[in-house]
Amino acid sequence: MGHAPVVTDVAALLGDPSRAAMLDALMDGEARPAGELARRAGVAPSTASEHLMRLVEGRLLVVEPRERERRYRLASADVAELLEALSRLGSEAPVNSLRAAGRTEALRAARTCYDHLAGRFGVAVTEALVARDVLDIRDGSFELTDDGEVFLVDLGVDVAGARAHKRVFARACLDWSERRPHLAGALGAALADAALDQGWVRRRPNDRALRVIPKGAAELRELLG
Amino acid sequence: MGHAPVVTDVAALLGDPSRAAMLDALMDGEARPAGELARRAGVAPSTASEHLMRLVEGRLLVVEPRERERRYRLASADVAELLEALSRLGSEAPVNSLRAAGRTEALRAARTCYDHLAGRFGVAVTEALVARDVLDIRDGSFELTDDGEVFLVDLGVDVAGARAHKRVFARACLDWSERRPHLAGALGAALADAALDQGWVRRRPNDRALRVIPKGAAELRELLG
DNA sequence: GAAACGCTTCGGCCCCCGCCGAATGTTCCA
DNA sequence: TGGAACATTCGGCGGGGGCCGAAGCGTTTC
Repeated sequence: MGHAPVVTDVAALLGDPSRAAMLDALMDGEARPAGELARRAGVAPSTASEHLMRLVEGRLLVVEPRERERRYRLASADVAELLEALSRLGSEAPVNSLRAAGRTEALRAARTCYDHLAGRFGVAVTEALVARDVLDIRDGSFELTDDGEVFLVDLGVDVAGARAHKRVFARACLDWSERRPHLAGALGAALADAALDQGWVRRRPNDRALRVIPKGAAELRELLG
Repeated sequence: MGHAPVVTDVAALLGDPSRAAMLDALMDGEARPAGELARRAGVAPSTASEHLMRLVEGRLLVVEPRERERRYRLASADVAELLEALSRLGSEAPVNSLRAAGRTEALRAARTCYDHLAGRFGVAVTEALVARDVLDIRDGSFELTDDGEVFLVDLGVDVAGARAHKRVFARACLDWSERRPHLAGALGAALADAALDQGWVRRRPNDRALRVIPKGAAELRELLG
């Protein structure tokens, strides 16, 4: 009757700080070698190797053997969503250190959630698109209108490419810091690509946080009315 | 760095079987006394009490003091949703019983994984096919090239028959012992059939393990270059 | 009151598992 | 053909935490 055993397997994997740090480092959807993940988690390479093995066996990560190294990445967008869901539930936790607070604030402002935009920026863009009738919100999901498709293509979003993907086209992802939905799915990823291409935002190195470029943001605000 | 610490706190709570069983018993939204939850989880009342305290501190449960007892219930629907999300991700994993597979050398060497080749042999064949450009690896999935189709047909693989199936044609299956992908799906099954037909490997009775026939392996190695 | 019930706290046991360093493979580069 | 870079396996250590039984405290019932 219960699905408890299935839950524990996955949750136990996520319950270790080192493993969670590795997963967090992979939340941008990139593939990273084991050594870098060990460094980020602050453990010895041998320790990281064991953790990565378990994460792969638990189907949370996939491994891509390279020439001399092995690169790990999140197994799917589902994993990223799960981590977001966990963050949402745990985000009431207090922040003690000032440095950590700064990082948190940067993440709250703008970040990538796996491969799409999140944080205040991501939610704002999504809501602007809804207000402009580019997106229809339909019981927890998004739908792209005909006019909206034209609009997004003008914005430089590869809508056709997004449609070609097998994954869900446009879905809602509940933002853990804003507690409001932002655009996810293939279209969300395409929008994020456009945002980076057009220079509205830039990636910060070694971080999921995004830097919002003032000029780009102003231009975007203009376009979105 | 991201929100990893927040994730671990919640996930660690869910990662324990006893706690998960208690949460599972509360998934209907009802409030239940500690004693009943202890019984359901199969632990002593004292043990359950500690778990329940931690779950309340972690804001996953709320407690309602009654006259003589204390009733616990899920703190919110978010908790239930999170448990559902975890189950969904956990149940995606193929039944592929890691534990029951044992650690016998025979299984590591060569075996069937459902209906396709796995173990060192399965991975080696797959990687040889990739190296020979028979298969293209495309973000965790395989694609059969035009030249590759000719090659496999020459090898005795019923590619047309595999295409006729409704199931996924060529997919990657992560090898539990090698931790590298091997070919699965309809094409993987057809390849395994060919391997048995041509005598490269033979089934062991009452076992998933395969015996690699030296002559067959040599012949195969010749063909694969 | 005293006994029964429900839950929690405390002390102690033990196993799991996260951690490291050293050794081993594998691949690439002089 | 060595050596360097990268990753993994192995052996062993140590701490955290899950577990129980006994004891403590509040409430209900006789």
